[in-house]
Amino acid sequence: MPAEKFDDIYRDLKSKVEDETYPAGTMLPSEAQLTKIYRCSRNTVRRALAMLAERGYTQSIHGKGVQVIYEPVTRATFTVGNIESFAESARRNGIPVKTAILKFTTITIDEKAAARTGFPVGSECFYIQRLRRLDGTPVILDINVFLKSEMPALSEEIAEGSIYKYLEEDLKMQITTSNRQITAEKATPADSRYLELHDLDFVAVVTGRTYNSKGIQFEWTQSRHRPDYFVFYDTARRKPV
Amino acid sequence: MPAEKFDDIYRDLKSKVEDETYPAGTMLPSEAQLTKIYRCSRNTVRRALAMLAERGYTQSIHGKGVQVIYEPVTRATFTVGNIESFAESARRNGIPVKTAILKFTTITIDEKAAARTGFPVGSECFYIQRLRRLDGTPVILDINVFLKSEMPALSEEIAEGSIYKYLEEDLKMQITTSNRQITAEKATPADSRYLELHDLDFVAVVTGRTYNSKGIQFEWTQSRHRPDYFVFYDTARRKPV
DNA sequence: GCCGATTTGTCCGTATGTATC
DNA sequence: CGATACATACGGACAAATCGG
Repeated sequence: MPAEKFDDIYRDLKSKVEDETYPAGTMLPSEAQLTKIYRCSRNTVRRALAMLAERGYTQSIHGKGVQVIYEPVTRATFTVGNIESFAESARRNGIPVKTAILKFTTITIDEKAAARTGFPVGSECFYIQRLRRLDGTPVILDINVFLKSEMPALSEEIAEGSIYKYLEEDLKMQITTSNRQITAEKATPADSRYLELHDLDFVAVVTGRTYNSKGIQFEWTQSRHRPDYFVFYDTARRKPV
Repeated sequence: MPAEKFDDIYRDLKSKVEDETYPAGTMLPSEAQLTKIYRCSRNTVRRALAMLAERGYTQSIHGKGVQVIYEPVTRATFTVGNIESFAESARRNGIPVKTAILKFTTITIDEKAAARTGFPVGSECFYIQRLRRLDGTPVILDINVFLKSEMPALSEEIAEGSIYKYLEEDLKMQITTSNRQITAEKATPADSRYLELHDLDFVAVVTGRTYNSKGIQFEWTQSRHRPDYFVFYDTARRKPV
């Protein structure tokens, strides 16, 4: 990866917003100034600014400038936002993580499963259930269905760590898009037992399909979260419907 | 609105994906072909394609083409995805909607409220609680705090309909960015009573701040949803961290 | 209220790199 | 290897919004 210019600029500006070099409420330097700072064309600056705005860090105001609207997050919780695996997110937060495998089998997709997961009928898949613990506390019950043809050698040992890391680093698979749904659901007996819900009887559920750079949907996943450890962040912009 | 080119192209492609003129799994015409179809530059086509990908309709595959990955949604639920007011969303789904005002007062922001809502200490605000019914069923308990200086004439009559419609059409305010958090929480007594939760005892909560085109945060809002009527859709892309 | 400077928004044409087939 | 397709980057032109004088 050669490190693209727009991405460097984006990351630099993002860090300067996060560490409050550019505090919330203030204006970033103008596009013209930024082209001088980063020695690049205005289009490249604009691309970095578009990414900041997309992710809720800034807001461009026509004729005025680019305003910082980012507010640092205070809650000490496990956040879901980008496509980020559990292991990655935990490491980023500096929290020790442990994964227990509850089930590891192969299945063949029937019609009902096809409608649910998006895999074609007859596909051979791995079916994996895992319990993720954060600093000892069980927080997510993970159900993954992976398309076997994309990763024939997946094993329990790999599943104990980060499957995403295996796919990207060892198989050189490039993970790109993910469509997800978030719902709140009544806890199942399995939820209660594994997540140690006690008096709580509901979970936050993230269900999604993931695609790789070949355009193949290789994963269907459902993560059932302990509600007291779940926050999902989102930024929306109104104009382009 | 002059109808920008990239937006026209985006909407046209989006509708052709939704009505399966370009079915899921197939490739869109190449960028070069699209420049001929829409008689515009490649940059403009690429901007429309970037919007499609951002919203989960397509995925670009380097050296191959742009693949359609959109799957039409079948579930008949109330969806949250863009900045869309309750009234707008309901109308879009063709469902009759009724709003009851539970509380309508003005408050002055103290330190505690400032930390929570993001408004400066001392701001004069409207505090509104509303119960939204979909086809007779209570589905959302809405709490809004609006900055009074941005909408001095807001009234109960307006709040019974769509406040967003009032802000945009009458006050010509342009609503742009919104940062939101989604959590699942134990139901409060008020939740249970108003949302008629019966045996359910939890709600899906969407909390957020909304900004207008002047860069002013004019709203803090919390929507407490009946879980059986709540789905949140999201698309994430991995590459740009 | 108007004018001019500044700033963001839209669009174009072109060049070069890189992945796929 | 060549043709095709997407990715990055540059520079320029004009429009539209904001703000100060």
